[in-house]
Order: sequence, then structure tokens, then C-alpha cells
Amino acid sequence: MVKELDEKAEALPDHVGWRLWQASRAWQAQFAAAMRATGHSWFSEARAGLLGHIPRGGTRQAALIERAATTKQAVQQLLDGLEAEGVLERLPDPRDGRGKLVRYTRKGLDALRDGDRIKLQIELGYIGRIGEQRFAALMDALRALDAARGDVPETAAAAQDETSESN
Amino acid sequence: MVKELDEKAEALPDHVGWRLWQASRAWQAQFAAAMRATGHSWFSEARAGLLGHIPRGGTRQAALIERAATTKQAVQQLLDGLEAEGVLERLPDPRDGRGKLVRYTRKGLDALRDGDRIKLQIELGYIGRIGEQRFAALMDALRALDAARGDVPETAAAAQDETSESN
DNA sequence: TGAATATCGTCAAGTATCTTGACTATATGG
DNA sequence: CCATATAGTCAAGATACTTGACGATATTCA
Repeated sequence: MVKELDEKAEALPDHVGWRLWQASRAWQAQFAAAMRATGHSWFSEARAGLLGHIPRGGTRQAALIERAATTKQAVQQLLDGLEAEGVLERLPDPRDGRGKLVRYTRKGLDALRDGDRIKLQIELGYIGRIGEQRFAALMDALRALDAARGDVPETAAAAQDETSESN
Repeated sequence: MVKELDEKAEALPDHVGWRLWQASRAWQAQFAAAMRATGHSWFSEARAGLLGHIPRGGTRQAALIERAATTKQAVQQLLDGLEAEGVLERLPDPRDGRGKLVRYTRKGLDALRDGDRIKLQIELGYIGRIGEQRFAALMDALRALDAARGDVPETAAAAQDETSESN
């Protein structure tokens, strides 16, 4: 643990984006580690991101693509992997000959259950670290931020023209 | 904009991890889009994550590896890319024949400057969306969370044995 | 009905990021 | 000098994501 301090440890960034990123990474690392330690070795952060968009009752693959903010190919490849792992299964959609329904297998539902438990444990740890009030304020701010998406007409430079609907 | 609601839009997750992840992704997408729109086409989120650990005065490559939470190979590959783009340059460390110093080029410093500007604009947008108070509470909670890293002896399942120092 | 068009999913190739393992060169401590 | 640790590199493979093209089914509308 010999740390040279000849270079006066210049400060790391301290703005919302950086803080959010660091906090998000920390949470995910902790969660993923716990999931793997619980036996779900197939678990990865990318897969978690997709699973978060799949309700327990299952969904249409096309609906998933809308929810997750990626391409249908990315979604499909993640689904391929999760299906190969036996976490999900795809069935033909009886109401649309083109579509597929995605739903959890028993294994997948077990993982969700364990995930919920781990999630609560991590939350408790957070509350222990910063107190209930701060934690509540954090959740409140994050929810408010999410709810206000799309409001406030982009302050110039943030040109995010999402127009094309191809691919 | 035809949205079918035959499947009663099951709720998305609503816990810290998910919220942090979503907020972080949104911030990064907005920032990266603005950076690219400003002419820094080499900008990517992975690279941003590394650059955040490089102070304006430059640093030793080895010090970078400690700061960023990845392997030296990952750091090196990112540095290779950034050096090839002309954003950074690597010089031999006069104080250690093995070491290299990493520092910004003119192009890199220009990008930092633009990044700071964009960052402030996004922050203003956030404050507009959720109000000064909530924003301050958000920053406060995130800072507190970061400061309390390592406290609270891991609630069991979160086994993160970081011991080996190889590779 | 039947042709034009859109939507859903797939296949395939390429890029970016990250991981693992092995290796060279320099430093440090006897 | 020798043993060991540290700094950086080279190379191969895995994972995630992007882009482009395609076949099958649905929908629209003349």
C-alpha cells in the first residue's frame, strides 16, 4: 500500500454525469458479483439491462426493442444468449405470425427472485451508508429526472436528432 | 406514434440500481452526442471513462491503472486508440525508465474545454427539470455514497474478494 | 383480389471494448 | 550480481454492439 504522493493527487471530476456513472458502475458491479456468487453464472450487466425491460409476464420481442434503447439486432443477440442459457424462451405469437413472445423459464424466474433479494440487500447497505433521508432524496431526484425526460427544449448543443426509423 | 396498449404496460423496475443506470446512460448519451456534434467524432463513452481519470496536467500510465477500475491492458488499448486519434501522447518518464507519462495534446485540451461547456449546459437542463433543491440533494447523496465506499461490512451475499494483484 | 409497403425477426460481417496469458525491460533490495 | 517486483507491450479470444441485407407475414389501398 505504498502510495507516492509526489503528484498532488489531482481531483477527479465532480459533476452529475461522473457521479451518476460511478454510482451506476458500483451498483452494477456489486449486483452482478452477488448474482454470480448465487449461482447465476450467466449473469452479465448487458443482459441485466435487457432483462430489466422484460416484465415477469413476458412480452413481445418487438415491444422489447421499443423499450430498450438499442437496435433489434442487439436485442436479438442478447436474447439468443439468454435463450441458449435457458433463462428465457421464445414462442411464436399466436396473434401475429411474424412476431415472437419472450418469456422467462423456471430458471429465469428463479434468477429474478434472487435478484430481488440481492437488490434489497444492496439498498439496505446504501441506506446504512448515507441514511434514510438522503437515500429517499436520491430516489426522489432520480425519479423526477426520469419523469421530466423530454421536457425543457434542449439547450442548443445537445442536438439529439432521433428521426430515422430504419434498420 | 401509434402505440398499442393491449398489453397493459407493466411497470419498469424502480430501484436505485435501475434508476442510477438509466440516469447514467441518459447523461452519457446526451454528452457523447453533443461532443460528437461539436466535432469530436472520436469521442466514445468508454474513452470518456478513461479521460475522466486523466488530470489536465497528465499522469503516469501506471497511476491511471490504479484509478480506473480495469486492467492495464484495457487501459493501454484505450490509450492506444486515443493516441492514434491525436488526443493524447505518451512520453517516457524521465524518473523511471520503465514508465510512460500520458498527457493531452492540443486537440485533447480543446476537447476538454468543449466538454466542460457541454457538461454545464446539461447540468442547467437538469436543474431546469427537477429544480435546484432536488439537484443539490442528488449531488449530495451521490457524493455521500461515494465517500462512504468501503464502510459498512458488506451484507453477506455481496462477496467482492479483490485480493489478487497479478496480471 | 392483388400489388405496394411496412413490420417482425433473422443471418452475417465488422468494430469496439474488455479479459486472459505470456513476454521484455527496468527497478529495487539484498 | 541475483531474485523479485513493477511498467509496459503483444497477441488471442470473448462479449457487446453496429450495419447491411434478407425472408416471411401483415396491412393498405387501388
